[in-house]
Amino acid sequence: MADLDIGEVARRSGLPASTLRYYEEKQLIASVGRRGLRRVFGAEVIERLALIALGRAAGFSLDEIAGVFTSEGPRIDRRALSAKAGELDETIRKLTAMRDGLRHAARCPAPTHMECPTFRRILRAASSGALGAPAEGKKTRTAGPGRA
Amino acid sequence: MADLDIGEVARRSGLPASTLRYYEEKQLIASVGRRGLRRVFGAEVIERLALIALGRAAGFSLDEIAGVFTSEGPRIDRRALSAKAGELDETIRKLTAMRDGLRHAARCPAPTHMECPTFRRILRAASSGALGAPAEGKKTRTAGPGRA
DNA sequence: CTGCCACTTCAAGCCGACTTGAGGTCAAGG
DNA sequence: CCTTGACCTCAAGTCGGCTTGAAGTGGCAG
Repeated sequence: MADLDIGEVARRSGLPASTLRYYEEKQLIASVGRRGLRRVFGAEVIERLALIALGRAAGFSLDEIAGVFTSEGPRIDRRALSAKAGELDETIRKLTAMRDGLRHAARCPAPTHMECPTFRRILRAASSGALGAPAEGKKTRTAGPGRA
Repeated sequence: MADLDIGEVARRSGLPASTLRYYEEKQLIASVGRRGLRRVFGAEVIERLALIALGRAAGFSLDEIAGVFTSEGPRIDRRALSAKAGELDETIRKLTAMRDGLRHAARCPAPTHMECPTFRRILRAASSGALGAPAEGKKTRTAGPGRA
């Protein structure tokens, strides 16, 4: 029962088979062999996919994640984690400022936002680039057929 | 002096001319006319670009931002702002959880992360999709042929 | 008047992470 | 034995937000 075909892995991971093939192509996962044409995966691929999902959620690109699996067993670089945590902190800071600004703008009584000092302040921050680029944008796609 | 050519707008806004043309094409900004072939912008375009930058930083797509400018003068929809603020809250929540998880993983003493209960908990959260997708990813562009 | 060069247009390219479609293979159930 | 349909491959498409390149134009300093 340690052998899973791609459909089974798809079911268990919540990822479409096309994504699994794509991940294999990108060396993020590997099949243990083939049965005829068909890929056969070992059960451990499930945990690996979870790790990949984690990395993605943390903001690592697929290439960065692939690097984590370099040699044998996921060798997770603690410094990379700290660095990423730091980046997240920065992002959180910006998003928080943004959110507060939006909240203010939403209930600000000034007839037009341009007359509101707070709004103008955020505006300046935005145009100076201090607020970085879109940090969200997510479409919560893949809306995992919730195997939640 | 209210008339700016595209190069001047680029200088003042920090955006490349190509982006300004693109924004005009997408109806996010408009020139007040032409001098020969060349676009002539009114000074108010600068404030509008700031507004656009703000919207982008808040996570609105260009199309959404274009909607804000529908009729006359930026008519900002307070409900949209609140909604966006709510989205940001959710994003911040996830990122914060993620950051804490990363921090823990970075200093967790378990020989391999798989033996750490905290790590496994985050892992489950990630694979269940509860952590949404990459919320960061920005490239702090400036990366351009630096005309900064 | 001339040359320069900032401007113009339009089409195509790029990045990341996948998805989609056409056309093919093959293991197992009826 | 034959059908079925889950799997396969490879190429191309998608989405957002721009950038890049080729080819052309024309305002203005000298």
